[in-house]
Amino acid sequence: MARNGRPSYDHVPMVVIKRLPRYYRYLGELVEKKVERISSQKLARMMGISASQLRQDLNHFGEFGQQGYGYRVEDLYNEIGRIIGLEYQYNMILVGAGNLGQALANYPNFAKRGFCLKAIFDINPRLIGMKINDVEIRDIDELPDFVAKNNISIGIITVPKDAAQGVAEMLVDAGVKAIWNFAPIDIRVPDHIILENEHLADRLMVLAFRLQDKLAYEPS
Amino acid sequence: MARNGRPSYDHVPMVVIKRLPRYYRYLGELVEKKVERISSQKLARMMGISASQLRQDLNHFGEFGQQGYGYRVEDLYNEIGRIIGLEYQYNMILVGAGNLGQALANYPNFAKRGFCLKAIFDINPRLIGMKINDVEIRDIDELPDFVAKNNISIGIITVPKDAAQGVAEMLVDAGVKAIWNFAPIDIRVPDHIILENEHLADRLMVLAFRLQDKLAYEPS
DNA sequence: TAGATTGTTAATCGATTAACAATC
DNA sequence: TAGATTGTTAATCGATTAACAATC
Repeated sequence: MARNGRPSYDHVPMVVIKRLPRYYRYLGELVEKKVERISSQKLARMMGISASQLRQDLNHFGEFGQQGYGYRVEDLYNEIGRIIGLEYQYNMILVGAGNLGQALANYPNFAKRGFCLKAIFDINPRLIGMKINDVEIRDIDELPDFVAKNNISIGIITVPKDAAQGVAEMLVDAGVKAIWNFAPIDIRVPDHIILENEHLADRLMVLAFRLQDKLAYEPS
Repeated sequence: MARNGRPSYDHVPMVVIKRLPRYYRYLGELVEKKVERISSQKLARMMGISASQLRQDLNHFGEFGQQGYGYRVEDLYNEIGRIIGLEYQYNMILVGAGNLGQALANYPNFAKRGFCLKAIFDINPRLIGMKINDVEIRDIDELPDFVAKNNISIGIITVPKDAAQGVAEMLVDAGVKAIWNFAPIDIRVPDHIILENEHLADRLMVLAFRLQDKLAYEPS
C-alpha cells in the first residue's frame, strides 16, 4: 500500500495511465448532468473508444461495476479521482515568470484539482516582489530554502531553453519529486525524478505534417 | 504527390509521426554543434531509444543514410524538416486573448518554424484594437471574413471551456483546416478537420498518479 | 579489402479487440 | 426469472526489437 488505502498499481502500462484523466473528465461531465448510471458500452461510445478497452483499462485497478447494471457514475468518478491521487494536495513552484509562466500561474483548473502553486521564481529583479494570482514572485536564490520548508513536490519550468537544464538541476537538488518542463529541450534528470515534457512546438509540427495532404489539392 | 515533390506518406502510423519533431530537435542541436555525421546507434543512444526504432522510423519515408558511414547530420535534418512540412508557411489565428492566449502569441518558437500568427480574436471590447507581439486583437465578428481573406489554415482555441465548442464550429465554418485546442474539453469537429487537443490539466494528473508511490514511504 | 553501418525482414513483445461465462 | 452487462480470457493486431545480408 502506498499512502492510506491506495494500492501501488505498479505494472500498469503508461498508456493506460495517460487515459485516466480523460475518463475522469467525461465522468465529471456526467456527474454534472446528474446522470446516475452508465454502461461501458455507452461511455465508450461517448468517448470514441471501444467498450473492451474501457473495461480492460478499469480492470487494472479493480472492479467498479455491476453485471447487468453498469457503473454508478458518481462512484466511478470518485474512484478514478482516488486512483489518480486527487484526494491529496500537491504543492508546486514555478520557475520563469515570463508570459507562459504567468499564464500557467493564472490557470484556474490547477487549483481546482488540488494543485497548489506556492511560489514563482525568476532572476529578473524588476519582477521580484510582484504577485500573480496572489502568488509572490521571488528571487531564484531563495528556491532551495523555499522548497525545503514548504513541502514542494512539483516544479514547473518555464524559462528559456538555455536555462532549463540548470533550473532542473536546482529543483532536483532542492528536493522536488516531479518536474513539468515547458522549455523546448529534453532536460536530463536522475531516474527517481518524475518528468513530463510539454513541447508545444512539437505539437504544431504534427499539425503541419497532417496538413500536407489536405493542402495539396485544394485551392489556397 | 502532395504539393511539390513531397510524397503523401499515407499509412505512416501516428506514433511514428509524433516522433518526428523530436528527431528534428536533436538533429538541429547537432547541426548547431557542427557535427557532420552520425550513426543510428549514436543518435539513438543520445535520444534514449533503440537504433532499430530510429532506422525503422526513417524507413517509412525513404533512405537517408549510407552503409558503413551513417547519416549526414545536416542532410537528415533538412529531410525531416521537409517531411514534416516546414518549408511552407502556415498562417494561424488565435481565439481568446486571455493569459494563455497572450502567452502563446508571444511564444517565439512558432514564428521561427514558419508558423505565422496573423490575428487574435476576442469578445472583450476592452481588448479589441490592442496589439500583442505586433498582432492585432480583433472582434470575433470579423473572424469569418478574416480567415477567408488571409489563407488561414490553423486555428488556436484558448477560450474558456463553455465557449470552446462554439468557437470550433465558427473556425470550421470559416474554412480553417486544423484546430489546436487548449480548452479543457474534447471539442467535436468533422472528420476532415485536423484536431490536436492540449489538455494541460491532464498532464498534471499523470504527474500526480506517478507521484503516489514516490510519496508513500518518504517523510514529507 | 576489412570494418562499419545501413535498410529490411523476421521474431518478439505489448496493446487492443472479440468473445463469453459469470452474475446482478 | 430473463435481459443486460460486467470481469476476464483468448485472439488479433500493431509496434518494437533483433538479426543479418547488402554495400559503402
